[in-house]
Amino acid sequence: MDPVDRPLRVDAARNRELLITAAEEEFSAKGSEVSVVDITRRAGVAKGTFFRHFATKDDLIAAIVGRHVGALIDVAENLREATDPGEGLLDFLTVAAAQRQQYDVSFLLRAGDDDERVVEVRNRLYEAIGVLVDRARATGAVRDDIGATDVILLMCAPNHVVEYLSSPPPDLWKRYLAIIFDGLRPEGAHPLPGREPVAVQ
Amino acid sequence: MDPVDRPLRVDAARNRELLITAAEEEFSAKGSEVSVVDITRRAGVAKGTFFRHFATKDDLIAAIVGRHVGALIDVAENLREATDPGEGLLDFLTVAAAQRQQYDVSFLLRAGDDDERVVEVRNRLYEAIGVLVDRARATGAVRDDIGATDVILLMCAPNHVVEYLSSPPPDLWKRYLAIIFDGLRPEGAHPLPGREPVAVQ
Amino acid sequence: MDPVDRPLRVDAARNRELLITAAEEEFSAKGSEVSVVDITRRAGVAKGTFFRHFATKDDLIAAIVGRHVGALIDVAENLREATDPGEGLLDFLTVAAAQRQQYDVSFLLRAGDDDERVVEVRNRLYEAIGVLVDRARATGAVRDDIGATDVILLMCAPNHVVEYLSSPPPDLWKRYLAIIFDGLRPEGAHPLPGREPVAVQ
Amino acid sequence: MDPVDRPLRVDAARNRELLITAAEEEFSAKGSEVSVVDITRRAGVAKGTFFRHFATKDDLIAAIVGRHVGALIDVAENLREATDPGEGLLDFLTVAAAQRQQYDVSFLLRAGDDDERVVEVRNRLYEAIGVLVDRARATGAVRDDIGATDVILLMCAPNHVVEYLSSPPPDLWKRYLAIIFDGLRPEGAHPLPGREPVAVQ
DNA sequence: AATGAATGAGGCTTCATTCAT
DNA sequence: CATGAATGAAGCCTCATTCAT
Repeated sequence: MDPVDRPLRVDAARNRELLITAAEEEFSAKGSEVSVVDITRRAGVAKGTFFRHFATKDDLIAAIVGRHVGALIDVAENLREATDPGEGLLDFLTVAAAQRQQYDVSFLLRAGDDDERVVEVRNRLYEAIGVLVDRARATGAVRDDIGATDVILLMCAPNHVVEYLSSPPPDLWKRYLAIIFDGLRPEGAHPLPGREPVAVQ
Repeated sequence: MDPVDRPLRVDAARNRELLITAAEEEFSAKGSEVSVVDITRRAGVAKGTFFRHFATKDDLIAAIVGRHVGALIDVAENLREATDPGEGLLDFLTVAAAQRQQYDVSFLLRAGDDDERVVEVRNRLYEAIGVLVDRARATGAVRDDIGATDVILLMCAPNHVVEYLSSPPPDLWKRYLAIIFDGLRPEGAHPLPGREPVAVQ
Repeated sequence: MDPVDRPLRVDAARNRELLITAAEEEFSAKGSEVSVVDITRRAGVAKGTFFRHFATKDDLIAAIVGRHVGALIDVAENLREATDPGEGLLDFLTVAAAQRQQYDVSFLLRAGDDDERVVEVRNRLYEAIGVLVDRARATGAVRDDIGATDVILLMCAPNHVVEYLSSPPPDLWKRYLAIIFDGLRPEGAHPLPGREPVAVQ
Repeated sequence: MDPVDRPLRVDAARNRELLITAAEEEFSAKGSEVSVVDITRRAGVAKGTFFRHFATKDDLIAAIVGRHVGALIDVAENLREATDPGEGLLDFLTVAAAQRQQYDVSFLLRAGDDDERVVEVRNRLYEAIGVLVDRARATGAVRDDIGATDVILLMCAPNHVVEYLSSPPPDLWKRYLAIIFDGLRPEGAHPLPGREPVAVQ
């Protein structure tokens, strides 16, 4: 009578979807100063419904982060076998930035550090990126003094950087991704100070 | 008897300093979600004292931004005549990042968009950076498809990037500044998409 | 499913009533220096509840004024056809004073000058009073050098006047209404200086 | 060495005067919502000075009330021997209203109920008015069912009444004083309900 | 299960009053 | 004595969260 994992919830998992989407839109439009009501209003549901789906506002954020990271994992895993590993890594970074440009929730990335599921999915992403970086480095597409963690940290910079403009052209991030990626190439590389940090978080 | 501009107030400008410092520390530690009480508690003064010194929380932020930007202007202007313009630009970016590493208030840079004094001082900074970039480009130290605005936007990235780590090694930003600066060099530069955006703000 | 104007909210319009009543009592007891907490405490609800019902303290005041003025309009309109117009006007003033004696919020009348609905309802009251005054003057029940605005201004005096006593007998206002109304009669009238002011507000 | 009552304070009783005047002007201009800084700013002294002269904001108010009441006493006593007692009473009411029109502090009248000196001076005023009323009634200038307390209560009405207009013509109060005084005359007087209340406060 | 009303902690700001200079 | 900085209670309002309907 009490289905082990979770019963198929009626069609009302639809609300969960509505809420997440609404939240992404709101965060993307207004930055971090978004209230629960803002979200429910956009989702067209009542406040109570919000808390039926997410025990906490932070839980919603964790869900968003989880979903975004999940999407990135898919991208990274699909590029694992790319014929040109350098191209593959660049593709990954491009898709990653494009995705985050749509709904800018990068400022949320540091959130959810204490959510177990977020941590887990994040680790899986880091592994997947590690594969891409290793292959790219092996073929000489990127300099050999950088590692997966470096790429992970730099990954959000293109989106972040354009936010200093009040209304940035929608594709501006491509410009800064190009510059940063050029910095990752072996040509004209100057030796790096310090060493690659260990893992994220 | 009626000092023209404003007399130097007693030694109780000490409190102003305490408040600014406390605010920098708090912002640096907790990000933008810092309350006035947080600040006064750390400064060790009463709430009312805060508002004697800053009519508004936003005024405090404007003061902090103004002071930081001011410091950057000094740095940039001192490097205007650097014998090696490429080195001069890199020095500027290094000092800028080092300064901001102490108290990271870069996210405040977007604040104060409506504070006249902040806007003015910001413009002066942008001009000063423009000089450095132009000279560096003229000597071939940086690629010729980038401009001052590009540099301005990328300037905060090294600091920002390391913040994804919960306790980053104190000098890690140098690593990412090096990578990004390598991306600005002409060697191995791939053509950039789009065009340099117009001014900031 | 989507009630056009606004559905009658549950029985929790009871709280709205509680709040308005509490506010009237507080204002009546303490004058204009009444805080939101004072009101909620008397109403027995939490602070948040106040703001669920009234976006602003001023909104509450507008609601109170609106309701009182509305009640006065009803009275005035019911007396429009009074067989004895002089009696009708006196009745109006009597009912008006009696009503305000219960909760003296006359000082609130100046409030809400910027609330559109208050202004509108106030204008309707003034028109209704105008009718009563015109009829009374036509029959010689009141002197012919006074007008509606005069009556409107004098209307609150009986209540106001008794407030200089710390605990006035409950019917004392009747005494001063009588005196003032005698002053409005043609018998023994001395010519008035100045002219009737134009409209209120 | 410690002069019995109070030594002649240097020329610095001047500040006391400055403060009272400034306060009257501020109250008159802005109503009851006047802060201590508002007053000191207009007086051109520092906040500390305020509290050297008045232990409390309420003390200042008591002082203002006391001074105004004192002025009224003078007027009343000067009219005690008026040849035409009816004219005398009307003169008193006229001067009283004119005086309060200059600095409208009538709303302060209820203040100072607990200040001993205010109470005392107020009682003296009431006695003086009593004399005027008694004489006027004796000569038939005013109806014989009213007394001093009635007049005292009605005294402020002309000023108060015009305040419902946002910017009343400066002499409008004369109009309402005329009406009210007509109500006090014997001609056309209708019997009054209730009885004259006992003393004020 | 959905709704939206109620709650109360917490945020910014004002202001009377005290106190060091 | 005067000054003006410091204090902290209190005011209005927001918002995440709980709960009755």
